[in-house]
Amino acid sequence: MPELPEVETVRRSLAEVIPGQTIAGVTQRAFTGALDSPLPGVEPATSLIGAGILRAERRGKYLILPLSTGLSLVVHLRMTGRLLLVSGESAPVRFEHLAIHLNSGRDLRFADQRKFGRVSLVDEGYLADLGHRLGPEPLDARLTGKMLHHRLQRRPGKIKNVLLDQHLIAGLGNIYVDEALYRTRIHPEQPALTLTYEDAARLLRAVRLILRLAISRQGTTFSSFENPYGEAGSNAAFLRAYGRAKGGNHCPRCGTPFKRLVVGGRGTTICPRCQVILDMPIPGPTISPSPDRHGEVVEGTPPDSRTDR
DNA sequence: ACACTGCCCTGCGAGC
DNA sequence: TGCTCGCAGGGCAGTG
Repeated sequence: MPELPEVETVRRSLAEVIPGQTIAGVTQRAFTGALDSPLPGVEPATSLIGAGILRAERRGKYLILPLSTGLSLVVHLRMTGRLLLVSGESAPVRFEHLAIHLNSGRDLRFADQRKFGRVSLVDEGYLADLGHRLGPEPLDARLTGKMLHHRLQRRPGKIKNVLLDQHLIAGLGNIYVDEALYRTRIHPEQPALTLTYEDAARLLRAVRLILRLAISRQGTTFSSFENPYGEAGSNAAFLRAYGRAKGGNHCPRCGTPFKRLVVGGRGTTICPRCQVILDMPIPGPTISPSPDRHGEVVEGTPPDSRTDR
């Protein structure tokens, strides 16, 4: 499932190759809905022809290709979408819906088993609106633990659902949210507004660590993710929690079997011993110590070392 | 403004 | 071997 690290992996590969190239043609296959445009009167397949590709950018899980025409191609891979760079003479890949022929003789192919992904031709206004709707980039240094804490304080919902909300923070999906909550020993159903400043700061540090490592490993290939050259990412072998409830895997910290929950309709993996829902902190100037959840980057710390309330 | 649910979509693995 | 069925989940619309 392409999340921020996977989209960033695709972006980096494309950024090496496609800027400066011109779109010579477009071939749509049976599922023509893969290429669309919200702009009235714009037929994307014909509008693309002759356009130069200026850059390869990313915002959250969206890949953005600004064009010389002033419009931009916005790609969302959703669950199973893939963008591939192949020779223009290659046969269609499996589940291919769209081929963008470049003047170099290469093709940018869009394939998607589940037809969830989209390639959209949009204008500046749409792009600005998208940027406005999405929350800050988790790897942007301007986002601080204090800001995240402030945002969480207005959210009574479960922390996992809130982290998946792209308006709060952009780019996180099911895999990396489970990993970050496991690392910080925060239960996915903990109400977001009960997290302390320390919790929020630790969570942000864990998210950044996990995302950076995943990017360095070219993303997580759990089922179908591939970079534009058809190569799998290597991060799946390093996941500690996500998907490990199956097969009787145990928490590497405390040896407790992982447990599968459904939170917000998403399959969720937790260690039922390390990740426990804590009571609401007592509001006001009471000098009760906030629960110390430990975790974070420290490995091998038994949960018994937690400071009980 | 926010939470929650259902929808889209189809290959795959489990179970019989 | 071959069938059925449920699972995977990001974003969005609709509802409360």
